Amino acid sequence: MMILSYDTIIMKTNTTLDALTSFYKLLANESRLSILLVLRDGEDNVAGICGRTGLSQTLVSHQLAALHRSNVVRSRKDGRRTFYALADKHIDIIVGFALDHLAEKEVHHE
Amino acid sequence: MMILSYDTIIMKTNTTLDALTSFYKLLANESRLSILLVLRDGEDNVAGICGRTGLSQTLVSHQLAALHRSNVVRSRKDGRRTFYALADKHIDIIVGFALDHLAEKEVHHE
DNA sequence: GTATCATATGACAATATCATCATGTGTCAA
DNA sequence: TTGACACATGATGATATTGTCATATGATAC
Repeated sequence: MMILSYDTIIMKTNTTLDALTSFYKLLANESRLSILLVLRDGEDNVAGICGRTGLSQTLVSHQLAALHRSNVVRSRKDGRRTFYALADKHIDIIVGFALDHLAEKEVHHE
Repeated sequence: MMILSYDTIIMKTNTTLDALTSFYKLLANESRLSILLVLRDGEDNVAGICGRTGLSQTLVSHQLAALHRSNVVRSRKDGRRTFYALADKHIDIIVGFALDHLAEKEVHHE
């Protein structure tokens, strides 16, 4: 991983900071994160995701739409069902890394 | 990195999802992210951070306080100055990884 | 066709988050 | 010991986000 300085990051695209913020905003919600964690175990359809997360159908659809708009998940239609999956391995790794980070904190602090 | 299933994650501590959400919420703000990106280049005091980010002193103090409460940054007093730094290498890596993720998206999509 | 299933979407009230203003606290210099 | 400097903090209005309700769409079964 190349380490760019803050100035470089900001100069380069001029929208990177904004994009990064938007990306994290997507992860910064219990419902969406719940959905993403479920999808880490593999593709699933809306009803399945509802079942596993305990969230309402409407909410799941709304949040999946948000995640899809930002290319965090991809969708595939099969008859009247829609199957969703993580868009790429990165998402998986990013979430996994944060989980590790928290697990370690748990050990180090209180 | 160990990959835990959603059910395991939720069962285990019952607060992990919450902790993960809180963690991402901290990153999901342009001002805070701006500060964290500056701190990736190394320790700095409040005035320095204000200068490099262009944010007001009050805002920077508020956001640093939030980041500090959650152990994302650590602080060190020197006279009437307070120096802040990333709490650990994890934060650095997590932010770096997300940046890489976005950079790759840029290439793949439009 | 029509009923039903699976999902999507618009509108909205409740709540949360943001950035600012005004001001407080602690430190150093004269 | 007074004033300026560096930073912290409480309160507040503006704005954004959240989850829900009602309803729409599209596919399958009958």
